[in-house]
Amino acid sequence: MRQGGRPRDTHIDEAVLDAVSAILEETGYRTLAVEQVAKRAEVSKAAVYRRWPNRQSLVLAELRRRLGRVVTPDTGCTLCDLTEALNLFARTFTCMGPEFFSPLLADCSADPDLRTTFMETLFDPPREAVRATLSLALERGDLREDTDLTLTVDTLASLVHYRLLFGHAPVTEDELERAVTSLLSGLARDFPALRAKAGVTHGMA
Amino acid sequence: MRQGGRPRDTHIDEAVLDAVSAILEETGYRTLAVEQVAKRAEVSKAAVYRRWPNRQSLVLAELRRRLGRVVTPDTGCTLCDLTEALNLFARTFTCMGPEFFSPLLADCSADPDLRTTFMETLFDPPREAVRATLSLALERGDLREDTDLTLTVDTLASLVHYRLLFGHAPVTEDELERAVTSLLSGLARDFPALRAKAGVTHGMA
Amino acid sequence: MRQGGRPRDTHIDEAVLDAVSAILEETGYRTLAVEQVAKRAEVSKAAVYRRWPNRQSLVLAELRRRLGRVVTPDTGCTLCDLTEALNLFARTFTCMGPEFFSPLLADCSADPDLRTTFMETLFDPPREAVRATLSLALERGDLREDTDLTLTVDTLASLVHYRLLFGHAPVTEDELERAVTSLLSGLARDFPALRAKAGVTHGMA
Amino acid sequence: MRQGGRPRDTHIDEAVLDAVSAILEETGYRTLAVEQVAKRAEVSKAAVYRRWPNRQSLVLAELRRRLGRVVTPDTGCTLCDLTEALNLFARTFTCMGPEFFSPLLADCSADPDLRTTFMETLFDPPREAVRATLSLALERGDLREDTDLTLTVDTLASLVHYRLLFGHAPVTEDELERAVTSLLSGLARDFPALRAKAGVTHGMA
DNA sequence: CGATAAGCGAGACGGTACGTCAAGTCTTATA
DNA sequence: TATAAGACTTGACGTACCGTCTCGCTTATCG
Repeated sequence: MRQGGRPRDTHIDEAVLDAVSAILEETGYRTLAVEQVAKRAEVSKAAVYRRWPNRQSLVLAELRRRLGRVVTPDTGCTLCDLTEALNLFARTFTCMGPEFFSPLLADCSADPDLRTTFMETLFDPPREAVRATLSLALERGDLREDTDLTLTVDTLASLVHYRLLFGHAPVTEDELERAVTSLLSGLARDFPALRAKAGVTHGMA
Repeated sequence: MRQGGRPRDTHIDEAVLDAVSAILEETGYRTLAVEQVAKRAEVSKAAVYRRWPNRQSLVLAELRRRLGRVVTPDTGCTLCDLTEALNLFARTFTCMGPEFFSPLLADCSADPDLRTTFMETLFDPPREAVRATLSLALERGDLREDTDLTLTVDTLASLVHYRLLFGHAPVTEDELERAVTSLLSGLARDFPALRAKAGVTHGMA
Repeated sequence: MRQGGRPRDTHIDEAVLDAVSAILEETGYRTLAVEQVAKRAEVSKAAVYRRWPNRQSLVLAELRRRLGRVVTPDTGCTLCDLTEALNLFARTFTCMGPEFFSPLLADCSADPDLRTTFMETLFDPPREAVRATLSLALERGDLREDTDLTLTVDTLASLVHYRLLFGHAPVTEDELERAVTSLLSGLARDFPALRAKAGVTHGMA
Repeated sequence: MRQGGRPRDTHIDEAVLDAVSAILEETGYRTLAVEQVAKRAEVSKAAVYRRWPNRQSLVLAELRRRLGRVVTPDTGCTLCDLTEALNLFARTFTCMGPEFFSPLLADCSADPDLRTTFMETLFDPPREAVRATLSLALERGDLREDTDLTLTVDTLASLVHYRLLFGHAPVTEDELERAVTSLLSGLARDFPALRAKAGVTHGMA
């Protein structure tokens, strides 16, 4: 009862995830079948199901493996750090395979446990790096004190996700730098004037 | 042989989409099976397949139905217009069911035609409204001339999609207003200083 | 709702039972797998399961097919009729495959419905022929009036089953004739004497 | 290396057969899985397989345990002895669980060794008792000299098996007595007449 | 007494079959 | 020709046993 029994063969874990990886690469998420994974890994179906309860968990595990360590850049230069953080963020999802991310989320949404796992292992970690970078900038006094951190993280992260997901525009370093720049500098030619006008029209403070 | 034979029963189109709608609402995208749709609509499977070639098109049709007319606000107040445009954008996807959007895209991605249809019918129209709002503001001279329209549309649109998709934070009117505000005003306490510093550190222009 | 829909392809019923038959012949009951049956019949597994809910029913159906019409001999000669009836009985099970009979019963025993079907389709019909033959003999006045019909049917039928089942002794025409003869004539050299003795010893009436 | 090592725990043998027994009783032969047996006996699967090589042997062992000593009645009264022998025979299989007997045979049939074991341990012993009883009667001069012993053993034994196996009629003491009686006395009202008639019709000797 | 050899519980392993379900196509009879 | 009904092929699903195989531990007997 302790923890007896034959220990699991760790080569199998690896072989299975390798197979998942290969199939994801070759034919994508939709066609990934547990049976094929097992066959490709030269492993029995039971051995797979003993480790992961369903396809979703399987892909989740593989993507988590790809995620690896997420680092927070800290050079003292806010503009550079943010751009770099965003680049890392983008690279994370590029190398993870953005096209697996969304169907996986969709599949996970039905089952709360799965969804939680998804959020905790794939969604949160890369966001944390961006948030940490912003925190550093805030401490350094480079950002306005009323900055809403969550909103800002979302604004930056969502842009990457959005473009990767829909693929309607590229996610280059240059583009990301422009996005950071424009977010920091603001779009308005004369923001106080805009606000005043809005105040007149709408009673905004 | 133009249109001989029995004409299609238009009640069926409606009934089917209603069934799709109900199932999407109740159990989500993943569990939506054509067989169930047909049964629920009290219609034969063949009648469904005669109208739409597969599940994806079926959901696509239902979401397009929900999309309706997209309007561009134009009050002369940039701050108000943008906030309103974003609210409309959010409402569009809220009522369309944000959780169906991304898995549908994922499913459509395999087939280029389907993907194109997806982009043209569901992705572009609501974006156009935001873009038009921004164009008006630009013409009005309220935005900096070097504003990258596509990047800005993406920044705003992505935020909405992102939050709806992952559900980690709310998409209220208030939140959107703050997002617009911060985008227009900029986050930097002293942007030129940041840029100078970056220039020294990294050789940025 | 009436009875519309595509009618079942009767070739499939045949092909499946043929496949069952072939497999039973070649490798026996235990190895008969629905999947193999389907493959051999060049038919989908679903088509099989649409017709029969499980392996047992499948074999049941095939054996019933083999059973065919059971006839009652009636020549006026009791000795001959009975021998012939028993030969028919034996041939029925020989050609049906006696080795499938008992494991099938075993498999059916768990499920009451299945068991009933088994009894009604495989067990009762051949017995009826023997019983009918005995009835004729009784009417003819060839048998003692106190003959227990059920007991006699069982005595004859069981012998056949027993030998076929355990295979420890042959079931030839000759053997059956001797069995019928000995049953009709009795084994005792002097039955009344035996009975008297038993009465003395044990108080039997 | 003769007999070094830890000796087998004899409680396990018992516990396993008890579990087999219980499962046979409760859900029958088909559902008897070694895994379940082990679990129920609170014993490891390996411990079971160390003792018996497969399910069949397992059940075989349990039934052999139930068989116990088979005795041959010898009171000098043929009618009584035979009835008693048959009662013993019936009781043997009743307490052994008749419904496990035939499917077990079926399962054993694939493997010749297993089949031999089956016949030698379960089939022959109770038959021997009946045969011995008949032999005594024959020596005593109570049976006709041309009595075919094997055929008679089969006739009696098969009746019991048949009824127990198919369960379509009871196997009471009373029924068995009537069977013995009718077998000894014969069914024919006038056997010579029947034979003569058959001789005329069929040329039977 | 310590080495050796086997027994033991736990459970992983490769297989094989199970019975279910959905996708998308096809076939009939009816309207 | 559209329709409802439902059969059809295909192929994945997740489950359950089979009989074998470690693993780390326990328990006898032998040298």
